[in-house]
Amino acid sequence: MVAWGSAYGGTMAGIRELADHLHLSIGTVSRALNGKPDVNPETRSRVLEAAAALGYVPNQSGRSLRQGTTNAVGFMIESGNDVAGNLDNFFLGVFDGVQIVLSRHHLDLIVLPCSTVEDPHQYLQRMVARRIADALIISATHRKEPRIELLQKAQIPFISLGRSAMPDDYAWLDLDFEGYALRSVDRLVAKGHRRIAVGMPGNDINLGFVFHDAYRAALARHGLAYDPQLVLRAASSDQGGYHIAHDLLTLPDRPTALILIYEFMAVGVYRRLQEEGLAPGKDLAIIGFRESPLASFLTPRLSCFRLSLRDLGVGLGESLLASMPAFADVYPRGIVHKVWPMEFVAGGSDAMDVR
Amino acid sequence: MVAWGSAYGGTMAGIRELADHLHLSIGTVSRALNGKPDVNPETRSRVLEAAAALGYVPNQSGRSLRQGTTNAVGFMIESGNDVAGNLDNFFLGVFDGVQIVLSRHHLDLIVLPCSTVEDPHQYLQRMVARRIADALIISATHRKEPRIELLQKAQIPFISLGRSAMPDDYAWLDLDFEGYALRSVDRLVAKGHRRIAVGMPGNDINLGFVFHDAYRAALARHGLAYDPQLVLRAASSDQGGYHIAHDLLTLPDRPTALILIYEFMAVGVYRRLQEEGLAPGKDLAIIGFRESPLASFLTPRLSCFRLSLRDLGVGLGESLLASMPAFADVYPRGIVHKVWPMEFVAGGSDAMDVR
DNA sequence: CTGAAAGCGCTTACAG
DNA sequence: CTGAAAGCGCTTACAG
Repeated sequence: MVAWGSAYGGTMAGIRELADHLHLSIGTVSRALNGKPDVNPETRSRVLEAAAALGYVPNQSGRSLRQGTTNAVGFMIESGNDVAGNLDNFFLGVFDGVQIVLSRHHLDLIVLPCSTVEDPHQYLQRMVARRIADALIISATHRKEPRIELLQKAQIPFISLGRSAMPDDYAWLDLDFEGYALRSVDRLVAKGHRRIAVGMPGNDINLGFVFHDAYRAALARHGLAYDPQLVLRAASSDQGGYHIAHDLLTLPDRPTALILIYEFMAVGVYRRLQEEGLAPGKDLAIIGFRESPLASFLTPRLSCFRLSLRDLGVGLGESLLASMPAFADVYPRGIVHKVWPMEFVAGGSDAMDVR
Repeated sequence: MVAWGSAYGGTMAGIRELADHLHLSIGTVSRALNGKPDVNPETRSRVLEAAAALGYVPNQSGRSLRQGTTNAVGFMIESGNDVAGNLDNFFLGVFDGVQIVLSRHHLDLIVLPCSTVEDPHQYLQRMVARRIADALIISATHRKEPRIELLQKAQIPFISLGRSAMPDDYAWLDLDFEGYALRSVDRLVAKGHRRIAVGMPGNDINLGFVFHDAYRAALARHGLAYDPQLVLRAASSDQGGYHIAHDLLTLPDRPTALILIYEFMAVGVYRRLQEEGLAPGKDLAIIGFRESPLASFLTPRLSCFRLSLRDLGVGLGESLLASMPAFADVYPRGIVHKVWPMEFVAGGSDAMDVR
């Protein structure tokens, strides 16, 4: 294995070389560099200058070992699950927001992709054991989510992008799946729809349950019966959407509206409808989920909900810092539980009126 | 800042505790754990068992400091650039392949997203200085790419996903943009097209130049004149595609074919054509670039080229390891320069014949 | 205000 | 085969 430090061609020195060069002790150099008080201002500026000139940057392993701190935040994503097709630029936008917050405090964001072939819980356990980050963000939370227990036990500050069905004593941020279901049903009912189907994943991802329960509650509010047949389950992909549309078309007393939990599904729904000579927004009202480039290039445009990924990332970053003892005073929010609002964007896909 | 080690509720011990518990020295425990020879088999199994029981995992900072090794590979991506819309699941697929290779050697993949607000070169410099990984993968390479010089100077093993216009003394893997341009032009010419436009980014990303030069060479091979007006530049997004189509429609002696460097652009092209009552594949032949879910849900289907992201990731991982002294014997490939092949997938978008 | 020393958790020559 | 000791590069009480 290559030892970078020594192999760095002399351009990258350790604190020892820096101290020798300045005829100072490494302790003083360290204090000067880290902005500690009790350092002669003149000494400090000499140190800072020399550090810049020599390209000195402290070795993170040395710091980490001594301080028990990595100055990094980890963001675990799953690179190979069901949701993959949907991840698209979702996470890239969120990362950007998180980094805006972290950079204020000289923390780096490290993304930890859990591959298809590895169990998420085991993967996280390994990352925790490696002490790769001071705090963690997890996503794609399931109803029963052992990773939450793992992180609590390990006493690592963390926040979850997504709730679970577990005791609510951890920090989370989640998209407003209730609001999505409620407002979508309201809108469709107002247009006369009585048979409203939903398309959602068949797995244990928590958001499916939140969405389903809110959908059911919304129906009840309008005095509509809940029909299990109208809950169509498939993979969170365009393929899944295709299957959902296929199943929908075979239902007796065919539904006139469909609410999808992933906008990607809409692509397959459109395709299947077109195969039957049916038109989205005319023969079936469709509401997608999140506004993405996708929404605007489907014809008719997909009705969906808008949110700023960057703002979501900022919220996530700030809420995480609030749970870290070292930053809690700067972000005094306590344990954050926040449902992230979204704004409706009307397209033609649910324009039909069946009154 | 929280010290995980001590706060780990006693469940996660250090090597000291493990050694005490076994009445062994930490040296012996370390050797047993690391599979060194000269350890009594019985002792080794006792150590391994106890480690598993106590949930012991070596502190990575301690190891790194001692060994000068992190056992991690960093993959730098840009979370906010022009290409963002196009990144979609591209990188997620590639990560998966890279991890398959790395996991064989107990190396972890750490993704380093460079945010919109940070200069990529400075960002990489910081990551290098932190010694966050033993080797690095960079992407989105420009024609002039200072990051390559930085990594060479720092003597860090690395591979670039994408070439540059710099001296070719570093390892790279790149998609076959020449083959893409050549085969696309060949195909269109065979169908009678004489005015073939290209849509590409206006920035300094290297792939645009490779593509452009190959396009020009392909035209020459067919005795067709190169017309700078047919090189349409715009952002690598659906919006960019829209602008490209718009510009194309205003050209005198309108081109009959268009080759796009990003498949995402096709969405905007389709939209703009439809606005004019023109049909893709009938009034304008279009070839996208990479096959993605997008290709199949455009109507008509987008003609494009297929590649396995996972295989690409595997190739990337193995080529990187070949450049790392510690693994070069396992992957004896030397410095890899590899153009990644792609397979044509015919759609309806370039079906028209103008002979 | 500065220096000398301890120690973070490991691995690895070196003795025995 | 095992133990004792050095040392990786830092930070931080503790003296002075």
